[in-house]
Amino acid sequence: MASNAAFAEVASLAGDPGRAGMLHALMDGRALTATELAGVAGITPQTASGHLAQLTAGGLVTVQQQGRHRYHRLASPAVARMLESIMQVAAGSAPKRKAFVGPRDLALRAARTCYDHLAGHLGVALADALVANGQIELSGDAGIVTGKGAALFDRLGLELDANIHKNGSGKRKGRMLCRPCLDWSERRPHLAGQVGRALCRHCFTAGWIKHVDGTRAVAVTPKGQRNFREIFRIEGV
Amino acid sequence: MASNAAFAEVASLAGDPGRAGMLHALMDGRALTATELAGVAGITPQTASGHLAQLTAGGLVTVQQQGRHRYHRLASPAVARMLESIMQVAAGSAPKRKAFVGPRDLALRAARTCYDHLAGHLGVALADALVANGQIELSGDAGIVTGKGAALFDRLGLELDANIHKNGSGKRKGRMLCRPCLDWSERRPHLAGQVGRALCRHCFTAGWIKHVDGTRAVAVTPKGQRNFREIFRIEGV
DNA sequence: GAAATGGTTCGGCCAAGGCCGAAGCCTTGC
DNA sequence: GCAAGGCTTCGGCCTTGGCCGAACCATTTC
Repeated sequence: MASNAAFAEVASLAGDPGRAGMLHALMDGRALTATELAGVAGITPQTASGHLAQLTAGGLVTVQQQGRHRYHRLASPAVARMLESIMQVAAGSAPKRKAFVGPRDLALRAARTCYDHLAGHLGVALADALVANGQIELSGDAGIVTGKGAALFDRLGLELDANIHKNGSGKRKGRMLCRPCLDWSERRPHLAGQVGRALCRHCFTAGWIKHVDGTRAVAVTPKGQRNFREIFRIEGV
Repeated sequence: MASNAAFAEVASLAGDPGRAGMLHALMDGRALTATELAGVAGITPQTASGHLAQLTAGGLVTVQQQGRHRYHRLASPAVARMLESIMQVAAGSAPKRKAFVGPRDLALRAARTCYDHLAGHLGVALADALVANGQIELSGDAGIVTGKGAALFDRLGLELDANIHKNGSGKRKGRMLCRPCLDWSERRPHLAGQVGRALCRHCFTAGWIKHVDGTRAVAVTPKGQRNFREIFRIEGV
């Protein structure tokens, strides 16, 4: 089979601890330099450089030169979804040693970005709240935004494209759909897809949440607390 | 990060050519013996045995003893989705050498099973037809079955569960949703999720398609040709 | 019970590849 | 121009892990 070699190549690229750490760090969608990535992966810059060269050659990562820095980011949403799905399988297969979860892990479990949307306890709570308030409906396969939900998103000023792909001949207005994404820490779905992305962006721009240090973890601001409670009826996130 | 090691382990399990070949073969959802898998992966049985032990230990594969045979299958739909997503990235990153595609590749591109649903040219044509006939609507994130579609599936006798997860307190009738899955050979979406699964099953039980030899490739029977034309208005698959 | 067949375990060989120190390249800043 | 900092390339070390031959175990069949 022709595609088999490429498959193994991609998978093995993600299968090295050093590279896995770097990909993990890139999962929040931001662009990082080789040295930063070396730091999070616990390897020297020259080793990281080699790995990054492989990742870019394999099409998982793209680089962008800027001055004397080279910024690396995930090459596409497809790569992010792939990493997501691997994390899901990994989470399912390793329920071992809950022995010690460090503070960083705790922060990540509370709230984090997952490429372009929110995950962790906050992400799941948000999805739950939208379902409970009748603003979205979720099944295991997909989700749909209800009229109430569309109104809410409109009120918040989210830019959502309700267009649906039509076979040939142009587009047509249709229902807004969203993608559920099983959370590896909570084992419950959170919101991904265009709705998840738009919502996440809005939370940042509105100042409801902000990144912790330079990690994927996010913290809810007092303003966010208030708005999550008033708008979504979420308590104590 | 605690989960990082598990991530790398899972990814590297899929990253070996031998194991990748076996996983690839298991993608149609059937259970195969170690020797059969050794054959498709081009390795000796004892090597395959070792690999399979790793795969089961890693939670990607489950075994089922039956007489002197041990049947191996993918451990969960999550694993299948993971493999799917890796294939997608691999297909995107390796547009090299379209040089020579063997006859087996051609058959796979025409029609194949993808864990529990249909893919390849047939799968995409089916999805296109359903969209064109107004029976489903697809966006990049998700899909929805229209009233017309529900009527069709009902007429075909598909067992579909229209229940939607509600937050707490029981379930509620809702819209039937489905998951689009980007086809790695066609680069266009086909139908996955519960709708894709039910449709695929029906095609087999109704005798519209059948497996070629012992591969993932499927062939359309004359009866299938007729029904695809009459019911879905698909010509010449 | 002996032969056959599917499957696994053991041991040793070997290539692939990760790792880092040292050195070199390139851009920026003084 | 010179120094500093980000990054890569090179060379050599060393572990990891895939691979197969051979022997071993288990189930079925005659």
